[in-house]
Amino acid sequence: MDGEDTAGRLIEATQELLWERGYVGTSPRAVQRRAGVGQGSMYHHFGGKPDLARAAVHRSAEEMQARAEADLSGAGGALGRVRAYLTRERAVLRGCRVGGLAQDPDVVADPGLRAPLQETFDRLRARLAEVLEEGRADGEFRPDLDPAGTAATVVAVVQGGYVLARSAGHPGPFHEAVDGLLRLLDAHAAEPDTRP
Amino acid sequence: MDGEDTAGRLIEATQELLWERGYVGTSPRAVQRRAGVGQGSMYHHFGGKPDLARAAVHRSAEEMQARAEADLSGAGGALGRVRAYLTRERAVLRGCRVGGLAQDPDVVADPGLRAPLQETFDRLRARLAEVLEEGRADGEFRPDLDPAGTAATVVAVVQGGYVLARSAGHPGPFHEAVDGLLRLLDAHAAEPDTRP
DNA sequence: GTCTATAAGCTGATAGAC
DNA sequence: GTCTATCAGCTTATAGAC
Repeated sequence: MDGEDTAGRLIEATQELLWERGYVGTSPRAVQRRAGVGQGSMYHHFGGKPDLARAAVHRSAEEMQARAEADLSGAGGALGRVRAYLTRERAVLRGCRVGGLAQDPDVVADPGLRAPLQETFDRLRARLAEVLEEGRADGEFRPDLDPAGTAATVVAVVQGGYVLARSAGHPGPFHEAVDGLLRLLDAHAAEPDTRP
Repeated sequence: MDGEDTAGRLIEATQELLWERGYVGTSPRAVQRRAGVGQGSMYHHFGGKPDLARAAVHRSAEEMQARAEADLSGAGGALGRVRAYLTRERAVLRGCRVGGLAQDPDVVADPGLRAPLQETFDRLRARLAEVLEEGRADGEFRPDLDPAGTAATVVAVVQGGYVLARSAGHPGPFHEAVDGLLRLLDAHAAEPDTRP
């Protein structure tokens, strides 16, 4: 419960380094330095690098799920909540602290490390599909909307938007991809969009 | 021109390792071993790891652009060609050999390494936008289609699809995301889709 | 719990012989 | 062009004192 305890500081430092440098690029030594914790102390609390990373990835996954849930359970209609999720302020050039790890071969090869990624995106897609299905049932979307497929598309656009933005060196392509998707979704609204 | 020369083998080996392990995870030593080339030989042909990586990333980017251009300049209408690009057979779980590098901090920090990524995605988006604009001009798409935004969305779905598939450990989410996007694009076709 | 050795192996390179 | 030293520093621990 104490955010200032040694194990907690180690996990936080690992979360930051995994976000910045990935799993391969993060050494126990760098974690110790950032956490201000000695070698022996780290190995007392955690079994090693994979063990430490599992704890950090698990926490990052929980935090990401909580943020998404906040957007998707807010006020407004289905499209409004999906729009809230898509247009939430993000540190675009930093990428996704969960999705970014999927690029790492050592992460996808370790079931304990990959599981939080899988769970996060499975739940996010399922929750988005629920919201979209609500919108269809309410007549907000056309009846031919595919909730599950569209949900996967929404999540992919965000993750792919990060890739395009980091490749470009600026956040522009992320926002273009999101705006393009929102226009496609607008066109799927039951009533033709007549905004100026 | 000879694909069996030392420099060529080094570049090929580097392309493979960058795809599998990323930039941070790829050592000159591993490249030498895979290419069957000695230490001194490698440093004779290339200045070091960044130099070698620049050559390899440049070639991978060219190859990716050529494949995309083949799909987008094929036969058929605009939607058909976009569909051909999106549904081309891919080694989904391996990820994109260009986009995957965008996760690496050392790649985005080195202008010579990031440039091929930026160019690849800029050109791909521009070419897709052209195709979509053609489709709109021909009356294949509704007049309110946004070619540039939609192009960014298409590229993002592919890149994000890789992230979701690798996180899940199977290609399913990639195909769900692509199918979801194709349904949204179908709905943007000028004539209502009435297929069974 | 935390500290300081200690260690075998890898990293990214340079130097000079052949 | 290619080869074999050689190198300082990092990686990922383990061992045992405090």
